[in-house]
Amino acid sequence: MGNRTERLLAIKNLITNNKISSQEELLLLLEKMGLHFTQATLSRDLKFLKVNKIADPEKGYIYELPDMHGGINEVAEHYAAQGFTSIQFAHHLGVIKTMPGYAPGIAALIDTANPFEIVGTIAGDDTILIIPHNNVSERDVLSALVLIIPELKDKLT
Amino acid sequence: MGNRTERLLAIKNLITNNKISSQEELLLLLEKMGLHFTQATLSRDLKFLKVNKIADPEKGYIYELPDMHGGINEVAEHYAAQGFTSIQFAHHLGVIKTMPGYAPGIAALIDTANPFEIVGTIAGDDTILIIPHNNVSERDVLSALVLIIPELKDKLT
DNA sequence: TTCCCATTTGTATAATTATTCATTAACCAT
DNA sequence: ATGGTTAATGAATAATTATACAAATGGGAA
Repeated sequence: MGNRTERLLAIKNLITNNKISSQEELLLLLEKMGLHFTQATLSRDLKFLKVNKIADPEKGYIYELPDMHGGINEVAEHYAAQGFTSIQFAHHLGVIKTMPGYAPGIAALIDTANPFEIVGTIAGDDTILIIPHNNVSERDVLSALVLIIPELKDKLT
Repeated sequence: MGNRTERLLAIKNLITNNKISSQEELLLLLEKMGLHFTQATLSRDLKFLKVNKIADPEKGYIYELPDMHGGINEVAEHYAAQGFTSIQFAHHLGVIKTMPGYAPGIAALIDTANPFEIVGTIAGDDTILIIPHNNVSERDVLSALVLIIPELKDKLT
């Protein structure tokens, strides 16, 4: 259902952009966005998205998406952004063009992040085929890519 | 107290080497090792160590230490192991010798891992000063380093 | 059109974890 | 030796999360 996909995306965005310390708090934020469902459903969604609950000095605990930490990954992300040339969609599939030799590395980065929007990727030398999940729009895929490689934001406008 | 440090190290090692899905399960494993304390204390320890609880297809949920994922970090860890030459202790401080130019990168890797055994590091070009936490032995520091850079295990024997 | 199956979701509650409050112990200064 | 402070821990329970069970919905096949 489109509803579920919409909900999952909203959850990812809220967790990315806010420090949230409980499912109750997250439910309230989602309701403000017009999304209504129960704590049980949210618990299943967080499990599906493999969200972490981690200690935070400011709020006690906060939720985090997998691989949100900077550090070493920032190097890989920069490399990916450098090699990325363009993305287009055909028949709902995404086709990323890269500079020669960059495709495998960028595909590996996407695979490591394991976003629910993307079922899988196939990489050549300078091309990556992106296979979106059911009910996931082109815009959703682009959002997911920006979460993985923030520097792409400028290139996808 | 020595007890607390011992307990924290045991917790880290158990989580690193086992798939553990609840604090009750972890408590039982610790009791088998001769360490006895309550769930309340364990909860505080997991918070202190910033342990994640993450979804796992096999066990429902498992605990994970920060930065346990492979992927990109394995490259950095290999780089670090390659450049590491030796470690010695003086006045409880650890002094790591590296190949020229490697020290800053290795120190950054240690800092990113943020192990509770180590208060901080100071890196030159081919030397890293390791400042251990109170009540942390030289052996504890070596254990922490092996958790961060597993390939060091052979070099520290 | 009907039936079957799979998936999703809610309700209720079981399971699990986090924290308040109190106690104890260690350390340091006097 | 004593008193004060800080930290650690346990008991109890509050808070939070996960799931069993049932119901509803949608899709596909006959």
